[in-house]
Amino acid sequence: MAKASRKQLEIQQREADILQISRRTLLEEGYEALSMDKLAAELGTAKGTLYNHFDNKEEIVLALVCQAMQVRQQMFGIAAMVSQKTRERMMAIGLASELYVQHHAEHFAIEQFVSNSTIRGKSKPERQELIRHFETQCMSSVSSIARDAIAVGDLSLPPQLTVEELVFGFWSITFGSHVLTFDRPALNELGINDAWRAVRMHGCSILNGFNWKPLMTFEESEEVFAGLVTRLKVHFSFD
Amino acid sequence: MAKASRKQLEIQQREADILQISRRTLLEEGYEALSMDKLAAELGTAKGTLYNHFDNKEEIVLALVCQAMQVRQQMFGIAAMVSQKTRERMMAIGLASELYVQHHAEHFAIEQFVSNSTIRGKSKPERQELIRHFETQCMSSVSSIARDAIAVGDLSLPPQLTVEELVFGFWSITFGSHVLTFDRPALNELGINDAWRAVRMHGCSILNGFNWKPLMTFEESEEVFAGLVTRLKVHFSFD
DNA sequence: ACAAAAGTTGACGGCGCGTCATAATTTAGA
DNA sequence: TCTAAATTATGACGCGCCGTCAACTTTTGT
Repeated sequence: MAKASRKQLEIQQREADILQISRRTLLEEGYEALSMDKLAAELGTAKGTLYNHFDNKEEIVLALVCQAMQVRQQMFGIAAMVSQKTRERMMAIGLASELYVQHHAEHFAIEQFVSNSTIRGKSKPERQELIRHFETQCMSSVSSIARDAIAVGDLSLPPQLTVEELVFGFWSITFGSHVLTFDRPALNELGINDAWRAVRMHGCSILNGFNWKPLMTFEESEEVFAGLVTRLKVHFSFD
Repeated sequence: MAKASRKQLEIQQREADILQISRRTLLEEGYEALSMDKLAAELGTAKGTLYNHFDNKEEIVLALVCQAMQVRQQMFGIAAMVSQKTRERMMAIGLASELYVQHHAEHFAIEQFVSNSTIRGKSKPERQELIRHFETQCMSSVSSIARDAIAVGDLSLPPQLTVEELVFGFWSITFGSHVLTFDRPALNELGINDAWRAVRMHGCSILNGFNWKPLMTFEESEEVFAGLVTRLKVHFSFD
């Protein structure tokens, strides 16, 4: 029995090692540098053993993507509960995404591989499903807040607009700005000194534009953000 | 002389053929299917000849990216001139981007390879420069409008926000939503029926939020968009 | 103790990129 | 027009990588 679990643990540990080494390689040397031969060598096993754990190279990358998405999803879940007021909860989600990119840059960087159709196309349906699950989960964290807001009377949708379409706008600006910020290091040499703050202000405009109460000026909004940030950091054990 | 130019033209024509075949392959069969051997075979030349035109495979892809970005840049330039009113010009840029994705999907799809660091990393500095040029050009098409708006009195920036940071927000939401719309075909099965309209509404909120005059309701905004769309389509020779 | 099951190994086939010596073609000058 | 130099074209080759598989080793269950 002790021996049985020893082998099990060895295999489990190796899987973790594979992911860890792969993550390090991806982050430090890029996708091209991730080779199954080198990975096996670094792991100290034969290449064939890798294929007992993962069907192909892309599956390893997507396993890492899933880990990353899970971290994001958990942060979203916490952020959605950080306040009673619907507008603050909405802002907290944006903040959570910001903190995710800043404090879990390694996960965010790897998360981007999900857009690579070459990689996504080689994965098992089961993994695809898991990825969709995390995405849906994040999406519904946000749309629940919007639905609560409607129920409470903080928000009423314009005609012909669904909750999901409302959320889509926030998703777009958050996703877009974070990808741009991450990919383009020379952004501040272009007049963009504080992209994070700029996006928060745009978000404030959108919330006001849809008449999400209580309406706020940019200044008031920044104060609320400041309060949320300290509360969230406690929950996320940052700093 | 006639013969000299005949050879020149042959080479020039071949370069166009390489790009054309590569584009078709990328769009129809994906990045994996683009192989130098197959490309040479399809072109009817030896593989070595390809390398007289492009240093490596990635350079071919990035040449296509540049073609795509040029089309976008030209559309932005035209859109920026479609009206006298600064707010309408701003809306026209968003619309141009929308029309670009819809009517030049083949270019938009290929444009996304610019985010692939594997590909971007293998290109010549000169090509990187060209890409940055197109990007800057698009950016400045937009920031010029914002500067005009400030000069005319249609807009006054909040303290601590640069023109570029203002533009960054629009860039983010447009880029983000278009990438999401393009990559996730199942978006409408998720409650998002008209992502385009949703994003236009968000844009309207942002413009209002920054007090960009004349302020508009969503309904008024949609009417203006309708007018702009017909004018732009004429300029772009669509429909 | 021993047989079946589970896990490991690394050589191998196949493919793709980019090179380079060689061959073919074009250009330019007499 | 003829020839030598320059330009362009060719495809076999080296290298590296992925994923497989038959042979081998370890673990499990009886």
